[in-house]
Amino acid sequence: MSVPATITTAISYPNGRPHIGHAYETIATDAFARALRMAGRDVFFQTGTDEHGLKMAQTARGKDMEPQQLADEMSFHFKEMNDRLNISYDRFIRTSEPAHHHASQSLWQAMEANGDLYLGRYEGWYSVRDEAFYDEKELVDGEGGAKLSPQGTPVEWTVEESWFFRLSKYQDRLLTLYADQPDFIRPDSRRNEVLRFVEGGLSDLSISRTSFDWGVKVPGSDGHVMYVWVDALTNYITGSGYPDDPERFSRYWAEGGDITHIIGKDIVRFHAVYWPAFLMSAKLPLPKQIFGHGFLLNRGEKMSKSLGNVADPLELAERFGVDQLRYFLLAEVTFGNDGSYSAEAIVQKANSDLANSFGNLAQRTLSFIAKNLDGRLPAGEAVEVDRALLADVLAVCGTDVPAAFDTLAPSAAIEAWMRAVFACNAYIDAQAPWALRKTDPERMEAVLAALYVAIGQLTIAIAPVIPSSAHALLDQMGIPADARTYAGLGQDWYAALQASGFTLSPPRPLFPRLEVPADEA
RNA sequence: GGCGGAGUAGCUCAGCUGGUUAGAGCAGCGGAAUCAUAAUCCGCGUGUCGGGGGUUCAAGUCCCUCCUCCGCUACCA
Repeated sequence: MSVPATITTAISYPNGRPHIGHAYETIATDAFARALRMAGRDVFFQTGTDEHGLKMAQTARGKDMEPQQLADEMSFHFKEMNDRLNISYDRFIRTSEPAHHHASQSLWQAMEANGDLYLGRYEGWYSVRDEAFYDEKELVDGEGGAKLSPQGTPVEWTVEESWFFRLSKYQDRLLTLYADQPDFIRPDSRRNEVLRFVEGGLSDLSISRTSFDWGVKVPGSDGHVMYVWVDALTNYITGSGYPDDPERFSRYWAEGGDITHIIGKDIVRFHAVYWPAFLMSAKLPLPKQIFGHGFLLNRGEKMSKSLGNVADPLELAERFGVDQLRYFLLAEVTFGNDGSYSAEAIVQKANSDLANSFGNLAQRTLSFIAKNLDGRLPAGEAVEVDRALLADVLAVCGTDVPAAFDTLAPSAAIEAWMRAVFACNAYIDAQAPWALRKTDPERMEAVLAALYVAIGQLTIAIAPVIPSSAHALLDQMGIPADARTYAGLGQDWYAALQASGFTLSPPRPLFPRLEVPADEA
């Protein structure tokens, strides 16, 4: 009875190596996917690379390579990053895959069958860098009388025969969609922008190119390849089984299904306007939600190659730890807003939350049990304060945290979680089992037992954020796999574990205290 | 230019449809404790809630205006 859920990142354009922004989106989506699985959902989580288009072809030519060769090489870096960051994707899709070409062509033909495609002519000033046409009026003068796009990139006069998609026809249906499904676009600020854009009227969209051939061939129209966005957006349904696996497709891309696209705020329009219009045209189900997250800033500055402040996610993971990096990004940045990172901020957050508050709570409790009970799980009747603590922790871990993940608010999930961690530290200090050891060993055991349960629940609850550390601790604590869900964490796994005669071995600190690198202090 | 968002403690931010002495985390200061990764716990904030004006018995919370920052969009032909 597990309800399917499909969640995706945008596919990355691999004409350069992955940077921290790619890692951020993937990490966030991974946490959501893991939380969904822990809620008992049948999850399909897809990420991948978007490999077609003129920019890839040109980059390849500049390196004296075939586009496919460049795509193979660069895509590998993205996949490697995901693996290194412990991303639990079910499918890493590449748009150069034959299956994807086939899906894109099927979608094309479905739109064509609906009468939404027509052959026209596109001419104008084209910027390769922006992959966009501009009006004469929009151009600015560069040095030496050169024409430049409003973004300052070079443009050249281009005339192309082009296929067009009747986007204009879908204005009303899109507006109806946004009205009927207020959460279709989140956060609200992005929704408003899209609303205004669509209300302002839609022009038909040029969706094929003849100036290069690195792309998906337009069926029955020699010389045309699809506009990269048609092909790129299609990746979502390719992975869900379109068009040749109807059984799979009806599971992961069903009408009214739970389909979420996590994307950057810069590509909201493609996802919230073009994509649903394509799907409507092809008479296919629509996603449930498009979430446009913010950008990461380096110490408040926009990252750019020219500034040389583009962070390599693997280097950060290497220096601070994968889970520390994941935790920082999800805790510190309100999902949907821009966020800032720096070495000091990562170190400070990881130390105060993970090492000092949570890691130390586990360490002080478990090592106390290992030392004073020889690792035997404590027994003892819970009294009022113990029950109060456990009720508190359970409410946070079993209800608040999953609810926050459900609304794609990881920082809120972590905030709630930290409150429960604080409550446990306050509890252990107030109960002082180290004092009870001499005066009331029975009471001491009851306190330790409550803490053991609480720590187990806390660890399960935070697992989507810091999967590797969490599972290592759960293994250490002997907590069985079936307890590691949002429903299971509240079950009485403790009694069974105790009855099994499980013995706790002396623990080692989970999160080392990090130092601020001298060169960045 | 239009539309929208933001400007709250040193830092990062909560504050829903206006209502008791404006909150949290981090940092800082003081104390306690010593089981633990010198980690933890307790206590401590006279903040012009961007400036000004207004509505109201009452405004961070509504209205007007100005300043600053950001996003989307348009145009200057």
